[in-house]
Amino acid sequence: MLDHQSFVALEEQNSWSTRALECWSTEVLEQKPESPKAKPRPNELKDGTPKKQKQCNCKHSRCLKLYCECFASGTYCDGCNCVNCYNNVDNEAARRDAIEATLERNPNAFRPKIASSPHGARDSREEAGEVLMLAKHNKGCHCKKSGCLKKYCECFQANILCSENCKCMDCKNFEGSEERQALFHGDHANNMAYIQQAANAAITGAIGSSGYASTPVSKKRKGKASYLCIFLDNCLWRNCVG
DNA sequence: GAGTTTGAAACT
DNA sequence: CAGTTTCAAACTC
Ligand SMILES: [Zn+2]
Ligand SMILES: [Zn+2]
Ligand SMILES: [Zn+2]
Ligand SMILES: [Zn+2]
Ligand SMILES: [Zn+2]
Ligand SMILES: [Zn+2]
Repeated sequence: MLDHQSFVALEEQNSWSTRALECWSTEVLEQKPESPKAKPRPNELKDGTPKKQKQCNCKHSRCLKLYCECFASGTYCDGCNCVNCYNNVDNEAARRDAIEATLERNPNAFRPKIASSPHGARDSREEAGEVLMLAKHNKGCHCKKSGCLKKYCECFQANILCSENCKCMDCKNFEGSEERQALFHGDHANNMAYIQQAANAAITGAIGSSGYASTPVSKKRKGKASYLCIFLDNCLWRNCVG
């Protein structure tokens, strides 16, 4: 089982995907028709929130569709690798139109897709488990081939079980699922990514923005991956970057 | 890194 | 609403 130290170590990873699913977009949600000052300021990092913007790689959406994770999360592209990006201050007009159109299709488009667990504060032991059980994907997934045990599945990606909202086929992402259990208790190696993702998702979901003094263990490793493996040097996963 | 798979989002 | 297409990420090798 993961000890507290592992949790702390993982905090830095700060899963973007999970964040995108959960966070309320700041710029977009301003439902008020005309706030006197429509501040054109890019992703303000509200103090405390580490601006670990994961970069998108959009090429054909101009980052003005929900396909773009940046746009979907209500943030401007910043440091992304996108092509023809309009999700920036220089294209504020187009961006606003896109937001409007998106909201017209789905008024909840920029709201969290995951209904947070009713109550935080669990006993330390299985808080990950609790979060995992209680949260629900508002729309549910519609997976057909992933068994909802890969990150293709939004439920799995958010580290939550599939719910009655889901219309997935051959779902294995439910409590008591052997396959799912195998991911966490399996023979080590291959499932490392999932363990790490799950652990991290649980972390960000549980304490992500609730303010938990960060204890950076290490900055960027190998320049890229901001991952920090929970098993550190003892990891058996061949792809582990540390 | 290139190529494939996947399912949400978009479109018809 | 259902079927299809588009899209970018997740995944595989
Ligand atoms: Zn983008
Ligand atoms: Zn972006
Ligand atoms: Zn962009
Ligand atoms: Zn699913
Ligand atoms: Zn699901
Ligand atoms: Zn499922």
